[in-house]
Amino acid sequence: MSTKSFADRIIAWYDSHGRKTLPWQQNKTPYRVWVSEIMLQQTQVATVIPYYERFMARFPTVTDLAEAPEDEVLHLWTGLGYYARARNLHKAAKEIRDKHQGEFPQNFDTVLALPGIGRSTAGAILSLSLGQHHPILDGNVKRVLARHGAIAGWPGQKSVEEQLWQLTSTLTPKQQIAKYNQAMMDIGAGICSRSRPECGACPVAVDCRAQLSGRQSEFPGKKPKKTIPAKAGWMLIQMQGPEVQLIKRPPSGIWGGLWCFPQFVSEQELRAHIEAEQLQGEAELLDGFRHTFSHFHLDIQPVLLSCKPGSAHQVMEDGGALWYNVRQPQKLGLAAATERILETLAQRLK
DNA sequence: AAGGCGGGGCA
DNA sequence: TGCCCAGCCTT
Repeated sequence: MSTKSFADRIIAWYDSHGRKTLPWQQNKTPYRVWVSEIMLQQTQVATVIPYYERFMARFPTVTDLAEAPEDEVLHLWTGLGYYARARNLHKAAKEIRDKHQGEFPQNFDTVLALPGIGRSTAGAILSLSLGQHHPILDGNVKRVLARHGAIAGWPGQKSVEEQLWQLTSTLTPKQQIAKYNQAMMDIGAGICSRSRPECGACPVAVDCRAQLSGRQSEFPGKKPKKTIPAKAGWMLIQMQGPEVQLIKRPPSGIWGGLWCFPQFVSEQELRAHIEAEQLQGEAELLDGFRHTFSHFHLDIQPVLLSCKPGSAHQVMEDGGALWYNVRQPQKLGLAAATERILETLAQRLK
């Protein structure tokens, strides 16, 4: 048995192996750590880095973010997914500007009350940037603790999650909280990975109950699987020269606030729309593809309606629709599926 | 093709 | 309070 406590081993590991040069680990402020934590919520470090650099270059302070148009915030989020994160980030920035004099709050419950910030993220922001003593429990920490303690069951289950919160609260040290929390996330991401944990390099392997019994793959318990349905999405690409028509989606729901092609559930509905709007032009089926969400597949069938210059249906610039130049892209939020189609169109223009 | 991920919103 | 929702990347 090791003489060092669990936390001491984690901290010692951090000193020799932890990551210290990530962009959000420089000049640590609550604002900078907040943005990184939101980006990292559903996305891995390597993917986040370029997004984070662009975002911070454009919005160096919380006030810069609060003052920005939502389209530009979503533009910088294009491709990251879970766009509610960006909308909440923007909304919270405005709250901080209006209610907290532009200063990121330092009180746990005040931080927790901001949109997009839950218990774990609030703890991460305040511990990593200010050294406040709060436990965290993100997916990485859940995996490390579930294996170390051989905690049975799926963490999405309330009782299992409660046990894990109990564990993280108990194990989190009073001292060196920032190092400890950062190390736990690093270990979960890099060593205690889902499929091939490197137990030989792990500072807690010596008393890890999963490792000692060779049952690493059994923890954490698996989410009960469900087969997800497939839906059809017929997308109308009204194109005139290098421009296509895009419409803004409603503020909530799938691709909320992003600019997309008008979408229909069937070819009949799409044709009825062309008829009703008296759109002129030649229709052509482009290559279809499947886009998968967490709860369903969307089988996308793009339909290109090429209009002669000057003949296309004009749209009012009332904020709900616009013409988007494929060659000179504007700063708008676009879903990955929309970008994929725009790419195809740009290729065809070459 | 399947699995994973932190928090919001609504019954 | 318990379920449903969301979008991309990795395996």
